[in-house]
Amino acid sequence: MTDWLDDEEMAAWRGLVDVSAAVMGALESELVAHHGITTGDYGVLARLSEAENSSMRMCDLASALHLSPSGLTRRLDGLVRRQLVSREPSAGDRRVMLAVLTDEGRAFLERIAPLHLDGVRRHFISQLSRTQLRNLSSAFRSIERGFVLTDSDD
Amino acid sequence: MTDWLDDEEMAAWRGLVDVSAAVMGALESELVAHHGITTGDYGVLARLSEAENSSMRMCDLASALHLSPSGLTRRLDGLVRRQLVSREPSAGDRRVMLAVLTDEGRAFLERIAPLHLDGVRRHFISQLSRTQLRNLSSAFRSIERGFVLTDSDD
DNA sequence: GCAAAATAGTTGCGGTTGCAACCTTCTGGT
DNA sequence: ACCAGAAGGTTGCAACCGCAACTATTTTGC
Repeated sequence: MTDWLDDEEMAAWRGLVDVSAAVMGALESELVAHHGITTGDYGVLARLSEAENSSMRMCDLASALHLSPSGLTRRLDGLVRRQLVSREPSAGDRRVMLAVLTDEGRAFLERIAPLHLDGVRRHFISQLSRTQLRNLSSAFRSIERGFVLTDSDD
Repeated sequence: MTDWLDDEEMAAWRGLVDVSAAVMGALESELVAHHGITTGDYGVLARLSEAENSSMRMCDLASALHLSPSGLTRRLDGLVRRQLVSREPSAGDRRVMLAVLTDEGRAFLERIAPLHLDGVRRHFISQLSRTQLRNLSSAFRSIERGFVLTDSDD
């Protein structure tokens, strides 16, 4: 029978939960207060800006953002209404809809990205030494590796 | 002018976002599928079980769970309806409402805790060496320290 | 070739969350 | 003692999210 987590295990687990909530919450507040955009919307713009032709298929974008298909559809509705993103049918596959970053969207992103990056540095990166940063990445990679090998769980 | 994150910084940042989403999502799915309870409800029961007299003030519980006051009120409504938790006025301060774990609540928690702990081990802890676990805790502590020192941001 | 299954996306619906407004109770300054 | 302000909790409201159901297109099996 599985027993309780020991102190080190508990500290790491609670740390993950608390730190991710605190950092993401702080970034959300700052982004909303200063530029009236949520981190969810920011994430869409940022991902599209990194993609080939500033466009991605809806399903790929959804999984990159940890969002359900319906969630992304509604989120994109808002961004399209604000003319930051446009929808375009794909040439090769008529099922797919491409989300495309508009010129206004790119301009907007480039205007607000510095604030967001500053927040990531201030709340997260600048609190860590280079060694800690590398250790953190290594630990995260180990965990992600565990997921791709055992994604047939229920 | 703040410029982009370098590769190591980006890996650590994306790692935090992706790992916390993946681990918490997996635990949520397993808990709902096997026992019909969300991680939010589980968190309430777990926190109460660790507290003095199995009870906590609403506001303390809310901040421990990263939840707004109204969010906790509604969440508690469901748990009270299922008789896993009860509300009791505090003796000393008549503004305060205490959330108290009932006997049924404790029994239920003790029945489902092994599954949840197993999930935490399987998806998170067992993927890491003891050294990685300690490094992770140390990094998280550094980040939390940065928050308590600068919580007067906007 | 064509029917069955898989894939992409949208919509209806219910549940969850946070913010603002509100009421009650406590605390502190005078 | 009293009044202003802070603190604890709940409710109305709107936004968000995921699941299930549905349509449309593509791929697969025979």
